Amino acid sequence: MNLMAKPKFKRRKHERPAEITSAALDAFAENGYTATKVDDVARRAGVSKGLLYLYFKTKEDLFKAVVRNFISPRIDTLIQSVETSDLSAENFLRGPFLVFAKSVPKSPARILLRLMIAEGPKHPDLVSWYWDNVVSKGLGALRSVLARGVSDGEFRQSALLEFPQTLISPVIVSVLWNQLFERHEKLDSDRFIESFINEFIASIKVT
Amino acid sequence: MNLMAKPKFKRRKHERPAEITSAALDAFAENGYTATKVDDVARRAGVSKGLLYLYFKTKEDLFKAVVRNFISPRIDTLIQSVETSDLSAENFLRGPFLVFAKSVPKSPARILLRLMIAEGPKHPDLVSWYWDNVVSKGLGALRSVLARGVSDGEFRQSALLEFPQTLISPVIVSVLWNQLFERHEKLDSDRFIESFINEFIASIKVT
DNA sequence: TCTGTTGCTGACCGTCGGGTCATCTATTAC
DNA sequence: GTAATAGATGACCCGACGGTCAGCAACAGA
Repeated sequence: MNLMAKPKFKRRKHERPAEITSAALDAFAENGYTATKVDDVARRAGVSKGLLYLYFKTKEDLFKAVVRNFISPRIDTLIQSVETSDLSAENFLRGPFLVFAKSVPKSPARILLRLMIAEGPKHPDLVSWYWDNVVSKGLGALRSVLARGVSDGEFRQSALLEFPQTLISPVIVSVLWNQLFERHEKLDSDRFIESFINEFIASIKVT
Repeated sequence: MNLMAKPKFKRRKHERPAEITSAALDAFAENGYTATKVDDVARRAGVSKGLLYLYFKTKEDLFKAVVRNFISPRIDTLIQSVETSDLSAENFLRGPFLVFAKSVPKSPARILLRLMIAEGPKHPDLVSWYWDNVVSKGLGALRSVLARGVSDGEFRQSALLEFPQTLISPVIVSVLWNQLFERHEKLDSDRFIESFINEFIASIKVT
């Protein structure tokens, strides 16, 4: 018997979920949802498959936890900055919003964006959650910023104002483009997003 | 013996591939790639699984055939219209390009767009084919239209001209948005795309 | 040091679905 | 009419993977 024998495992009830979730994010990023084996996630987290099933009832459950974990914090930050900032609409878009927009393509959210598109239709309840907690909130925030711009006389009326989706288009396109075509022709997402938002503001601004 | 007995099957070597591909498109649209069973595709095509494997070596092979079949014709039409039309850059964007852009969200291409995003990373050779035959051609066409606009004095220099992706952003966003969130908040893709392109032109146009 | 608790393990099970192939039958050639 | 060809069938095979569970080992309390 080796006196220095290491224990086979530590009991770490508390940190397991986070470790597993983050291992899962890596695995999903590499292989997508279906092709990812639960066993592989467990190994990445340095844990047995059985333990994983102690914290997450099913693979789908794990997937949902991953999405919730890595998206919520980001969007909440943005929402809060809309509510608390006293910047003009234009300065809000050029400041906090632009920072947010540029950060997405570099964050884990970029992976989840693709996963949502890929897996969404098979997980309607996840889409609903995503809608309620992320998209409708974000859209609402943008709408209120744009509306304030109009009522303050900064922005003119424009059909585009009905479509706040416009503002996040370059983010979505950058993220997807680079995940698919980076090897063929990389898209400089910072510059793309910045030019796009500049032009957007220019085109709705009262001169 | 019934004299009117129908034969159990007809031999229809030539039409089988197309029938199978189109059944596969339907199936993929409903369930995505992985969740679609080859057996189900075969049944939809009114054919046995064995026969399907006579025309397509593997499921992946079938998937590739579907993508090739339904995307190529659309993009080729667009490319050709760039080459043959003698419209001004602006009128080209407002005419043939707008028609094309609006048609995508209503065509089977909308489904393939999602499938490419979902499955692309697992099928690099398919992405390469898609890049060569669809994206780089389309991008090239847009670049040449925009460049002509500049050299003819219609359009001013603008950072946006470096990113022809801008022009197809609303198409991509519409398509994905409605596939995910139609039940929550439908996006009117015709109006979105049209407003977007209007503003785009306005913002780069020499006045 | 003993004992109870519980976090944790990994061998195991059942099902599902991609892919095969021996066989059949519609069609063609003569 | 008959034989030869090749389109078409569907029962079957088998590896993979989600999910389970009986027991093991770390830790806490006394």
